[in-house]
Amino acid sequence: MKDVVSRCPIEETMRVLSGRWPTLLLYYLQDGTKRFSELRRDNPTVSHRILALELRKLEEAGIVRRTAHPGYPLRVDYDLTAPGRKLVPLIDALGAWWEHTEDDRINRPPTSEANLDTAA
Amino acid sequence: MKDVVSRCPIEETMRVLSGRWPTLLLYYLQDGTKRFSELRRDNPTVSHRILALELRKLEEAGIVRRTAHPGYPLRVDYDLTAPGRKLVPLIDALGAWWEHTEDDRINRPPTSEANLDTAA
DNA sequence: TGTAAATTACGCACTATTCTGTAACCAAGC
DNA sequence: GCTTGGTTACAGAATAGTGCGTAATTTACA
Repeated sequence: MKDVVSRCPIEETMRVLSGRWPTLLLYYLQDGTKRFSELRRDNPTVSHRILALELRKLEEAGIVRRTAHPGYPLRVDYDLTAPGRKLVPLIDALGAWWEHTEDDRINRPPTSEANLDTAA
Repeated sequence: MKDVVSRCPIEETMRVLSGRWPTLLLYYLQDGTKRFSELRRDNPTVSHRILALELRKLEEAGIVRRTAHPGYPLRVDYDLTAPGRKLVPLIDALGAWWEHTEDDRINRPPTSEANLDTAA
């Protein structure tokens, strides 16, 4: 999703949240500050390159704050900004929607109306 | 985003909604039934193939219902299922979040705490 | 005491995988 | 031969993973 096709805020939001990692990172950052290596441990299948890129994307979107402490070994903290924290319940609502609509989504009922299925 | 890394419903949801088109299609299907060709006119930059694939994905997720009328020329309608309609306000909330947090997201304030920025 | 090794959070180059677009083709009736 | 909604085949673009390098300090060990 390189560029945007509408000026709509929903598309802007999805440009940031699309993909496997952004919402997972939001989830893990809910309970406070985490270091880069902790986030890698939290989701072991993300590569370090992608984790760095995703975190930078979230930082640029103003959802995550990066705090680098000087000195070696390097030490960098990540936590949610105020907007990021406001975003969490909205994401949770999506998860709840998925769970609560499961039956309806799986056994799509004919919902009245002509339902002639896949045409010949 | 081929496979899933956690069993979490949020990730399942994002697997369906990720990308440029799903939320846009949701948006255009809000106001009722649309035909394939109408959806193409609504967002002219989506390719024929991708529109078909995206609609199929949404259909499989139980968000969109496909109704094919027999006869030629072909005629196929798409509209939202009950779960799909429930999803719309959640998506709108994300758009509202983007707009209402804009200032905070752009001019990230130091929010107290040590903010030593990019370390040496 | 001197030196080798580990540590952390990446950046870079390269490869692998996946996604998206283009074009052609199909069906059947008017 | 045009229509509509799709599928397939191929090509090109974008995204993701791998492995190496790096910085300054601590620790490990002889």
